[in-house]
Amino acid sequence: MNNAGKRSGRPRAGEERLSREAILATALRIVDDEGIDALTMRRLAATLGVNPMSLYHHLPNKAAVLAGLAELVFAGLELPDPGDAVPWDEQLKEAARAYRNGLRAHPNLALQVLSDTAAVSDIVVVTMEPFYRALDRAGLAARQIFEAANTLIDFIHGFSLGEASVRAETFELAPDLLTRVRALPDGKAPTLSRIVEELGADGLAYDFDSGFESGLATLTAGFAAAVR
Amino acid sequence: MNNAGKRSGRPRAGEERLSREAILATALRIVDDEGIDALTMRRLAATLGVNPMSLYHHLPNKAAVLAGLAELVFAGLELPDPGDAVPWDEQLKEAARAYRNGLRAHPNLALQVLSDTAAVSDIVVVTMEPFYRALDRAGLAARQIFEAANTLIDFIHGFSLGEASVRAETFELAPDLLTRVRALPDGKAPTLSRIVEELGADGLAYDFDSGFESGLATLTAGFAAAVR
DNA sequence: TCCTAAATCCATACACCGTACGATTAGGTA
DNA sequence: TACCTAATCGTACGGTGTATGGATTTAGGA
Repeated sequence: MNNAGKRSGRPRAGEERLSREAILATALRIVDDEGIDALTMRRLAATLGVNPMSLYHHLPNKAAVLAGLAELVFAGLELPDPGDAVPWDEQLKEAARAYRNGLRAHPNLALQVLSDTAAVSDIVVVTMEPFYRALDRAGLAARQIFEAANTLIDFIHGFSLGEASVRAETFELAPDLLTRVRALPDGKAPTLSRIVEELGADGLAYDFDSGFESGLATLTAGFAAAVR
Repeated sequence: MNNAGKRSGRPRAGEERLSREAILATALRIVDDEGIDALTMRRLAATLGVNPMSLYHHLPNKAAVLAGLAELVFAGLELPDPGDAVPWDEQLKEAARAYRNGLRAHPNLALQVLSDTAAVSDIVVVTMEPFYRALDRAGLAARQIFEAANTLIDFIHGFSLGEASVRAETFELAPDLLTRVRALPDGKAPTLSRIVEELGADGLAYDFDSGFESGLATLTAGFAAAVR
């Protein structure tokens, strides 16, 4: 039973081949490279050069692997805080951009991450401080800060979900939208029709970056209005 | 081979047991009752009293079943349009509430629905007219209407995702948040700590309805600010 | 030094999954 | 009648997550 190189039994101290961290790191690579469906326990074990069942010594089941990945994504997320050097709304936007970018770093995990309640509420506690700081500087009351931060987070989540879903399928919005709106029965959507015709294919070209900025501008304006 | 009752081969006229619609309706019931994981082709077939392979005559594969469900959820969605009888912002809010409610009707499908690009862009074209109408009345330019509607949709999506995820796990935010924030090392999140202490457990009690309204208020205020 | 307990990994096996392939039966049309 | 097509079913294959239990090796105390 001399499986060349393979060793069985308890490893020497500090020589474990497997660890929760190593497993999760490899899982993250697989998901990033080949998508969430490519992540199976067998595949994961094979990539680590190990028997599938060995994984279960470090993680109770596959759900734990996925939860660990969500945790990992959030852990690699640090919101910058330019602090009082810039206006509060710029401070808020800067933190929001960083949050979006953190989610974008692993698009194949977006769905998993955003629907992982534990991970999300973790980040609310641990990482969102710059949000609260900025909203505090804006002059909002405690309750308002809390609600404003939630609103901002929900926007970023919704935006990121759309961004991740689309990236996974590479579609073209503009031309599609134009032809589809034109195909609608007359009077079905008059305002949309007018807008679409007014903008034309060029004007409709959607850009995620400017869409995100537009959302941030709306939200900060809305927060500012709540101060008065 | 006399499987009592079961018959093979083409059914007699008017005796078809299956149709795309019947399959999807049953699938929706399973998902609503027992969650998305309970939906398997075998389970679906069994519930319909049919051989698993029969499903494939009406739908090409399981992905098509899921896409069909997303489609179905959106199909049962009609945004009300109170029209010029109310201020534009109330018109917008009313449509947004209806959209949220439509998504809430099938929480176990939220993730599937929100990440189905085709279904989402369908609804943008077909059902969002009240959004565009209201934003038009507010006095926004074509491009602004387009962007504002997207921002609003992203917010609703993010909010609904959170709402659906939480409902699936029934958690308690408030007490948890209080103890967790207190457990943080000193100075780690000063603003959050201050807010949490100021609000107390009662003040922190989170209510989805008022959270949603708060978001709507912020967004409409933000849109209004863009007019000037 | 010896012995026991714990740690780590592995082999086997099971139930379930989606679905490819082909057979079976009835309707519709020529 | 003969044929084609629609709808359903039976069987089977490769893949999945993971329960169980055993093999091997080290750590640590007596």
